[in-house]
Amino acid sequence: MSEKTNKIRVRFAPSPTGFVHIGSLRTALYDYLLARQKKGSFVLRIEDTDRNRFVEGSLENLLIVLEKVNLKWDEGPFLENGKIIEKGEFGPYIQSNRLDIYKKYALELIKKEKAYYCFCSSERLDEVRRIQEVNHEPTKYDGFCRNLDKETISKNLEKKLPYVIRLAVPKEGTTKFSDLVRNEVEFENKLIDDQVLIKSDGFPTYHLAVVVDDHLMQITHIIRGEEWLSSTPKHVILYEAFGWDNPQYAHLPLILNPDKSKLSKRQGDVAVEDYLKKGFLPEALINFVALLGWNPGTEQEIFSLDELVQAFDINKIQKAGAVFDITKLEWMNSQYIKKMSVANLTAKCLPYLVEGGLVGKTTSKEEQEKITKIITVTQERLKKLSEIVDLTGFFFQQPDLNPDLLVWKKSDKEITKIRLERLLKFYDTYTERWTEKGVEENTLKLIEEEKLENGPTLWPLRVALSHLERSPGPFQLTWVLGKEETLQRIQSAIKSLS
RNA sequence: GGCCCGUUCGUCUAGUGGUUAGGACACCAGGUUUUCAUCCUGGUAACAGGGGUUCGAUUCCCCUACGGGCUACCA
Repeated sequence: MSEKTNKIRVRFAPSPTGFVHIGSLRTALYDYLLARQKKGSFVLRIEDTDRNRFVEGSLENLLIVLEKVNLKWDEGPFLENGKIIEKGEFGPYIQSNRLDIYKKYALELIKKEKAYYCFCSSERLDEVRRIQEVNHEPTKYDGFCRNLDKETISKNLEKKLPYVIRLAVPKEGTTKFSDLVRNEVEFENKLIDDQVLIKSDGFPTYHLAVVVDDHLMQITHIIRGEEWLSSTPKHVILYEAFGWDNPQYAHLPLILNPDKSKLSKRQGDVAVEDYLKKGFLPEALINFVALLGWNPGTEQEIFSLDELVQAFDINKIQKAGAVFDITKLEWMNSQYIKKMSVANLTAKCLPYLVEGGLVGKTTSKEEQEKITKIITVTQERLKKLSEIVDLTGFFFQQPDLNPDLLVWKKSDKEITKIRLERLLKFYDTYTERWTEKGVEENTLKLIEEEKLENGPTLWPLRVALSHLERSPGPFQLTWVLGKEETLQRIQSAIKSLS
């Protein structure tokens, strides 16, 4: 075993059962923040002791997602050239590669009489539970195998009867522990189940594996969801059975659906991948999730990762669950989008435009310029990247025009047509450079001089160029479209009026 | 059912034994504007209820209610 350090060591220990849950993202974030702030280590450990729930490819996916959101870990599995390799002196970091370790420690517990073999069939266990339920008793193992004599045990073992190893929980007294979020928590031992430590397939349960690994890996702080709070006494008992010191616990409040139940699929997306796919920026997602259940006590709401590292305080974690409010996430995401450079935003939007069939995989220089302009005039309207397709489709392909839409609310068809014809002629003979500001100033001057009025002139212009009820302003459109396209679109709008 | 945890605007939250209970999102109104969005200004809106303790409780204690989690050879 490595020498004991005083360094803070935290671990993120997900199960590779599919996607990365939003709640896991926050747990990983808090782990990361604590480790970085205290100059400690952030360990990634994979808890794959349930072979039935393992999903092919989910480990790779997990590593990719963590990388995308920029939470860098110091030890654990890493993806290099498509292959998973482990780094760090406390490995292996994938629990299925540590089976012999758990077995050894389980046997040690048996020797100390802190654990015992159990040969009960699942049928018997079901029956016991059924009776307990009928009698309104707490459902737990009845201790049938707890005092089996040595002879029976070795005979059963020889006969290769299937068995599990159970923790011998003290029958009296209480188990208490201190939690960084919830302070002192206490449980009565007689209500704690004789937890299975080693399953009949030889794999450890979470409870054994987590305790052994956290100890061996010298984890100092366990940050995890509140759903683990009621299993913690079992872990405390295990630490005591081994004669080890407990780490510090911090049980995070749950992230909730709008109806306050534990955040789940069904009521919206829970996978980090899904949010990323929709065009929520990793920085925004991190920022948002950081503030679910924690805040620094100041009025600052926008934080970079580094700022979070500075501001984080594990003692300020909230006790109550937090509803995941997608609307606020969208607002926050839009704040990040507004701060991006156009070049960066364009690069991020391009894949969506390609996927939406608006632009091809390869683009000419002219197309690129046009796309840049489109992004420029759309940036402030964007809440998430995926919206770019709906918001900008008309630049590429005009939807059908409803001629009535061309007419401003306080105008009529006749005037509309005259105004458009005037603009057509004006732009046709326009000789100055075709810039947004220039066209705007000159057009407004024309309107002023000829008393055309803004509403009856500019509304039809904008609709002629966009065919939409809502769109960027007319001079943003003339700028993006360029002179030729502008003339064409005005012309065809005039045609639709006759 | 049992055990555990929780409860400040609709949502995320700040806050204190004496505050006009603060901010943000959302919402509403006004301004800017040709539309929408942005932006600016303003507004509505909360201490779950009941008992204590106290000169005084949103704040401390108890009870109730409500919500949630756990109750597997899943994590």
